[in-house]
Amino acid sequence: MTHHSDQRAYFFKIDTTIKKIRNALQKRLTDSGFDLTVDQWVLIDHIFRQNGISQNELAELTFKDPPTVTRIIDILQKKGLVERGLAIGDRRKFRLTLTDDGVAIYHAAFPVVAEIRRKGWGSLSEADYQHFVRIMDSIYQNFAEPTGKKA
Amino acid sequence: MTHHSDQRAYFFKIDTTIKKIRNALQKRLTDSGFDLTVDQWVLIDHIFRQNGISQNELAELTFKDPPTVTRIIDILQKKGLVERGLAIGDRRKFRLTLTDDGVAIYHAAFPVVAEIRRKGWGSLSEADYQHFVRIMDSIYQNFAEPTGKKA
DNA sequence: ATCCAATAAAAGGCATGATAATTATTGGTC
DNA sequence: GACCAATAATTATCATGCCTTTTATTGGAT
Repeated sequence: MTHHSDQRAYFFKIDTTIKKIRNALQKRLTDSGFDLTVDQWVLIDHIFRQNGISQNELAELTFKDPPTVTRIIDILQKKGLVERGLAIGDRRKFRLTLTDDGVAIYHAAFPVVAEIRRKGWGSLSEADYQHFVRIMDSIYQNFAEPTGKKA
Repeated sequence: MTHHSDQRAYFFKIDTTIKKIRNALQKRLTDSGFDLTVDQWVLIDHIFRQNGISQNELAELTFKDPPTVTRIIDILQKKGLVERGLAIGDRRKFRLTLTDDGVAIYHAAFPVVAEIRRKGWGSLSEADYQHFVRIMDSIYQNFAEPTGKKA
């Protein structure tokens, strides 16, 4: 039972780090004149890359809850950046697409987001990235339910 | 300009991992019969270890905002787990202490929290922990404001 | 003693995360 | 073709994160 130099702290460290990243990105977006939250950006980014996606699919991809997606889409729709089109063949679903304004915002905000991403990663190496992914995935998997039933 | 195998994903990965940890811990607390959220636990833990701490000090230590601490303390006070005592020499401050019930809850919940922590870290090594800390701290520091003025 | 900037906490507003309950629709089954 | 479990989305509720404004108090300057 090696007691990992205060291994207790990993939750806290991840929590403070993600807050820092969020705050930095939010500040950068706001300072650049974008009326967007980080999560609103995340949805715009996904809709751009998967035009016509439904809300539940979007929820699954972004690891958000359906109610959260509903609310954020409401806001984005009010801002005129996203449209809820009817899906063909299933009247329960919506086909989410970006409006022209939404596409414009996407292209304008992308470089800003990319810059913050680069700034955060800084001079960390490719090897660091592989460590990072391995450790995060490992923690995630350690909490994953044993999927007894496969399809 | 090595393009780090989709280095873009680190925000997303940290975000999903911390959500997973939070959800696992919350579920474990609830299933064990504790009427506590993760953040309420975090404050109880800190008050236990720093008896008499003030709300702002608590906010700083936990990286939460003062308004957030006010609200969580309100809840913990209503639950009878925390008391707001008057600080000596400064009537603006409160001296936060756990009630007897609060102390009992602390001792009862601690092993549960520790178990989840161990489960999450799993078989990751001490070397992994050092990589983890180095990478997280590095990202954090990359966003830290250059503190031009040192006291 | 008086005024004033700074501090501790609270209050109000908006956005998100999570859960539970509800509505509309779908696809099967009998 | 009526019944019913499953699905997509919404609504409601509570807790948290962050920001701004306000109140009470403090300590120092004049």
